[in-house]
Amino acid sequence: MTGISGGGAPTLEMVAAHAGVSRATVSRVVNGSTKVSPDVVEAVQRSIEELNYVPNRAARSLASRRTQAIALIVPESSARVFDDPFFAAIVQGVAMALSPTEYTLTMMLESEADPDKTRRYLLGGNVDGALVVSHHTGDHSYAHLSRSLPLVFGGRPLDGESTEYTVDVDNEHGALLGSQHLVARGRTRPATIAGPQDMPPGVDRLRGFRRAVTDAGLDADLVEYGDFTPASGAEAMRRLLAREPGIDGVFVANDQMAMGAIAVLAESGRTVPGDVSVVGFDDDRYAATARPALTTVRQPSHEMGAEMARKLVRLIEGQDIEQATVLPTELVVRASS
Amino acid sequence: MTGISGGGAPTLEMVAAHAGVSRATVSRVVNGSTKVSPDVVEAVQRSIEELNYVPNRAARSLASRRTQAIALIVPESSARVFDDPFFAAIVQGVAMALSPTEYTLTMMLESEADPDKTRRYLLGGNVDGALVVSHHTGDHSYAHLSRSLPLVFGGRPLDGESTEYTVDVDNEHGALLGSQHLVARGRTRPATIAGPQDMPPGVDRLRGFRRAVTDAGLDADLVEYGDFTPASGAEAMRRLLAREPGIDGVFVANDQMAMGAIAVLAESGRTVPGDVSVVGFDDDRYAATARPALTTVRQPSHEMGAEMARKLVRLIEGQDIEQATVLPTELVVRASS
DNA sequence: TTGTAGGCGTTATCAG
DNA sequence: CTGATAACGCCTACAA
Repeated sequence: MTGISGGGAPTLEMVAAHAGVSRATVSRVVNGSTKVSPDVVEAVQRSIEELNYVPNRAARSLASRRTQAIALIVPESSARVFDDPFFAAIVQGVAMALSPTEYTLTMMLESEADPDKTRRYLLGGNVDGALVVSHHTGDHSYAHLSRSLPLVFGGRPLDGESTEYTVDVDNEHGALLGSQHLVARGRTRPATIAGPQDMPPGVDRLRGFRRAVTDAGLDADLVEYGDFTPASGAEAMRRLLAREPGIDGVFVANDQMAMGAIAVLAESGRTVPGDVSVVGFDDDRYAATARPALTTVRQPSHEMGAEMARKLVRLIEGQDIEQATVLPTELVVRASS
Repeated sequence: MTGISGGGAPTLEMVAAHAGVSRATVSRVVNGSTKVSPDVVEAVQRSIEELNYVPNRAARSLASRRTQAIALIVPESSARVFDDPFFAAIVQGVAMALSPTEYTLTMMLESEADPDKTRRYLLGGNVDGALVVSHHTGDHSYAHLSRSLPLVFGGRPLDGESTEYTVDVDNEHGALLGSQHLVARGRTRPATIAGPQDMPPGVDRLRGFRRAVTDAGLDADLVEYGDFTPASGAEAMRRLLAREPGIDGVFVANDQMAMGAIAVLAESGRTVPGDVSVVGFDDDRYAATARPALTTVRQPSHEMGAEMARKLVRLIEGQDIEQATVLPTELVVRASS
């Protein structure tokens, strides 16, 4: 009980009364305007403290036409988005980058039932901008929205050029590094387990492999596909072995599939890296303790999320930013190669 | 251009004008009031369609004093929250359960820099309720907030009783099942790699192990601790082996540590399950394709998130709900035991 | 069933 | 530097 009212949360008006100034002044103090005399600032702050005042966001955004919120749009279709350590890392990166700012993170799973819901939400002035994680799907169907709303995409679009703001990982170069490493290890019959070809990372990593192998004067014909799950990696490895038992190296488009592949290799009586060298991609949390420890290409997933967030914030605040930023990858050599 | 105004998003007022009714009526239609004549409803809906009207959330919540938003509070301290497949699954469960509702999900990482930020946010009327994932930390320090805000906790508090609403997994019983399975397999020198004892799941799973083993008339002295990461599992296994080379079974408090443990077992020349049976906990996505495939206790992480969300929504809407719900676990027998 | 009018808590525009 | 005074877009008695 403050004596003024017993009700709910204290309002700016109550603070004004308490401090003996106008609402406008309190607002100025709250928003850090410099044009307020020091003593008034202090008095107001004391009142705020005393009343435990917290500005009401709804009122604020109604009046200011800004929400201080950004949305993270994720394709629900792949219901396993969160199973994917890569995606999880992105979310974390975004959240951490936003943590010290005034922006709030709203997660939006695309509703398959009502696919338009997301669009309406974005257009309804609920957020100041949005992050679209299209890394896996390459789906830039939200692109047209960027005329009405600041948007930053994770991953390049599936079909070539775009004028959108994007943050991506250098998948092709990473794959190149990983595959060259196989060659450097003296492998002459390298194969690859590629990702889905309707996802940019799947396409780019396969391209990197092909380039490395053909550049070395070897055949790049041993290609099988998986869907980034351990099980699919195992199956792809079986198909590969059936096609060419003499395989002596395999570049796998992600660590999860690599784990599956290694299991099959062992099952077949082959040793890793004795008979076959294996290189993965991601450097997920299992890679280092796998048996054998997995040689892999590390991608900065966490950093990707953080960079997307930073970029969006700058975009919202009218600063100029480069259109596409590509984050580097790095080869991590361990025991499997 | 509608002819009315060239500006930004259409407002309720514009719809009213377009449809030739009052704002109040449009509001009623938008909010699904039954007391509007069918033809008017239709006319208004047509106008909404035509103008592409989307209600402004800020205005709505300012007027209605509800935000249609709920927060998911996660402890940033464990910066690796998202690395944890269990946690990731929870987030997904929450998001999916909320997807068909009108509620929006706001993710809040607790800021270590400004720990009070979260509290202020919650109290600032920014959300209608909050979910607190304390599964790992057992931290119910937000409990006192439940007087001012509907709150649902994931995981029981570390210290015994609480009057909060919680959703938890039956960790102890799951551990009991997993450990009994070891005994049923004829193992007489079972050990366990437990989780941190400042986390309820760590405590509960260890208790389950102890109960199973002592009930079978065996010694429950072989206990080492890890922090749920693969690396810590490996280390704990080494310590265990150093203490008692004759170990023939090990119940590990989660799959990630189990993977680490299996690697060490193999390294030491032991076969799994020939020499040592291994049982994990979680049934994460690597379990099935691990080598050997991991016998483990499946916990419904995804369902836990979904249940938390459903519970909170019911709480917010004034329906009555049971205080604590405990989700069952299930033993999944595979090759490692 | 429909319309009128006031208010939700802030910000922003102007004077002073 | 400070204070009135409109908006901001919607909801909700209350009246008709």
